[in-house]
Amino acid sequence: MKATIYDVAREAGVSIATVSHVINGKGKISRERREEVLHIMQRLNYRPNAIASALAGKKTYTLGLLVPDISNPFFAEIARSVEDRGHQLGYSVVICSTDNKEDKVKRYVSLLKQKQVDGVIIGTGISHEELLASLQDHAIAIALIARDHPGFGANSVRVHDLDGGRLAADHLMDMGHDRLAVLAESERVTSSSERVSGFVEAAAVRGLKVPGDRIISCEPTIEDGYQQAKGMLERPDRPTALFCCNDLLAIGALRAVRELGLSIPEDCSIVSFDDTILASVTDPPLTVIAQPIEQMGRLAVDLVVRDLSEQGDPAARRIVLPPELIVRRSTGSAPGTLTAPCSTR
Amino acid sequence: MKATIYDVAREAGVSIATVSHVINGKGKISRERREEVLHIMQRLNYRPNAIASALAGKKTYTLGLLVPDISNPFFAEIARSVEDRGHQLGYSVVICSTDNKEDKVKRYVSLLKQKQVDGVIIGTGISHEELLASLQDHAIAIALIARDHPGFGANSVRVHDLDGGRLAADHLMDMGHDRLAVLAESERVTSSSERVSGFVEAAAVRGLKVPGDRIISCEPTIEDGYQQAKGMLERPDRPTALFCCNDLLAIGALRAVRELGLSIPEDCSIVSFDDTILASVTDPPLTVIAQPIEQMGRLAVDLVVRDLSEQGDPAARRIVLPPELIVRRSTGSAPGTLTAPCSTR
DNA sequence: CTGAAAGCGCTTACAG
DNA sequence: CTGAAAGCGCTTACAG
Repeated sequence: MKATIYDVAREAGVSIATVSHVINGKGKISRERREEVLHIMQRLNYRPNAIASALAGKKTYTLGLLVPDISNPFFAEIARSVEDRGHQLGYSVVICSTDNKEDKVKRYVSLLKQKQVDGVIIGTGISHEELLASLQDHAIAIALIARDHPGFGANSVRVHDLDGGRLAADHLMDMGHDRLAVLAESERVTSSSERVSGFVEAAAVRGLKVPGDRIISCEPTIEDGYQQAKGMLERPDRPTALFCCNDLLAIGALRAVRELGLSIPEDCSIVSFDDTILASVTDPPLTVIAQPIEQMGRLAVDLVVRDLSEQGDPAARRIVLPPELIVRRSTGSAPGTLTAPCSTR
Repeated sequence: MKATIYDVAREAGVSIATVSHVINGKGKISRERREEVLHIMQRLNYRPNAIASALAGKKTYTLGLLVPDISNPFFAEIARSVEDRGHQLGYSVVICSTDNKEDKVKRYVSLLKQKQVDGVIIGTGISHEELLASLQDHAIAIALIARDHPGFGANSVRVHDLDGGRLAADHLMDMGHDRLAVLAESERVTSSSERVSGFVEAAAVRGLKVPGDRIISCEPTIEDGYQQAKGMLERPDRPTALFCCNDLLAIGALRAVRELGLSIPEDCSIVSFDDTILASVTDPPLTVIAQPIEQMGRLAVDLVVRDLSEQGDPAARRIVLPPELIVRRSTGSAPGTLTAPCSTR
């Protein structure tokens, strides 16, 4: 049978309060007593029951991670960094794939409350602020990751999407492209619409216009990226460069370009966004605006844990990280341009 | 403040035992009382505290998922199916990425015990049976996934690796290949060595020998797949077909073939194993021996939950699922062969 | 420095 | 059909 605090107390000839104190390093315990107790704990292979200690007033040391889909490489990579940082700090993480469905989000949130998680990291769309607020009411710390909810006082960590869009446009224009098109996600996804804005704005700065009908909303899947890219490329006056708001769309686009018998980047350049493992595995590997995924996961955990340690609710922090352009082989000079090919890294 | 069972009992004018009974559908409660209580619970927005009920003797409804790395697409996909099935059945899942490191495995196992998870699904290498046994001692149900530990009485779900290797070899030989080579994982990974055995055996059946020096052990990374494939292809009398024991290795091999200026499948065919999203995203997409990932995750959860519901420990079940050959475009007739190209699906 | 006691929010025999 | 009471394994004032 598993040893309890009573067993340890009895063997050591002390009260359970004393054992508890040595476990938690609280109160003053004489050195000999402490060593004695520690020794017994070891002998009995005693591990405090986390359930009991949570009920008695300590934390559960569990975090929820809400994402659309853990099997999507972007979120899988986020999960890994959240898990690692959490584990370092003593927290376990429970995965919750919501498919961005309102009802799944609700079910998971309700479950996380019942399980009394200490905090939740949210990478999925949450349309109703009430949900977020209900978490906070339960004294559950939250941090949004790769999302933001402007106007709502919550921690968040994201990349500077606007700058990301700008980087993409500048890179393409530097290589002589002037017929640009964009594969975006739904306009409701703010990160995506920011990327598009940055892209359009940077183009405008150089006197280039990206017509509204060259900015397409897609489902964030390879299949829809393929379909929409195909439609786009079959138009007369087809674009020479495509900016795709995530790796899945870019892969779809890659396929479409190929299927039309065009080559990349000679006939059409593609810039992607995210830089998951997928981006480096395609042929050609994708030039991409990279999100600092590892860092984002780590910081999101840190924000949550900070809220847990400080008393009162500290003001929410919003962290915005710079995106990085990584040039691989899916972009090159515009057809008919003399620009030297960009060096790869 | 969050409502407790006491609040509900007071409002309803009954004892907490009665409230507990209606929550759990136990005992006989008159219909009116039940409805009254249910109504109050709703009005107070009452949700039972899962921590308390776990401590009082119920389950924690939490499962641990031990994998080498959640950001590896194979395990991310496994995680998704485990999560979905778990959620359906009322369980949450905690992720544990071990990097196959003995000490990380130990830490996580110890943590899962402290948190009193009901079961754990193990997709990571466990060298010491004691660890497994210690889990079972704590009345924690276990199921191995995509692994097996022959001789140890544990549930397991895996694909028929031997048959998978055979399928790969037959497919290649059907297309006229006779200079075969293999990129394997470490020999300690039984799933990989089974795949190799099946491959070698099927070749032998048709009088073909796969020399030992054409079976290379690799780290399961793209990089090492690349390195080893390159070495292999630079040998005189280079193979016309490569069997890679997972998608990562196959991607590395793809890269190596390309870099040597050879084309796929004209100069060299590649058969991969697993069929994660990566396999369909490369160019050309990979012909692969697919594991039924979704099914494996689901069944692993079912095995664990079955152990939890039955009393006594039911005999361990070992489920072996058939692999499936999915022909894509990384395989074709051997150079100089007249065999018609295989139809794709 | 140490311990007795109350309490966390439930479940489950048991008695009536 | 319903309730009083004990107990799950801890933590934390509080008293000494």
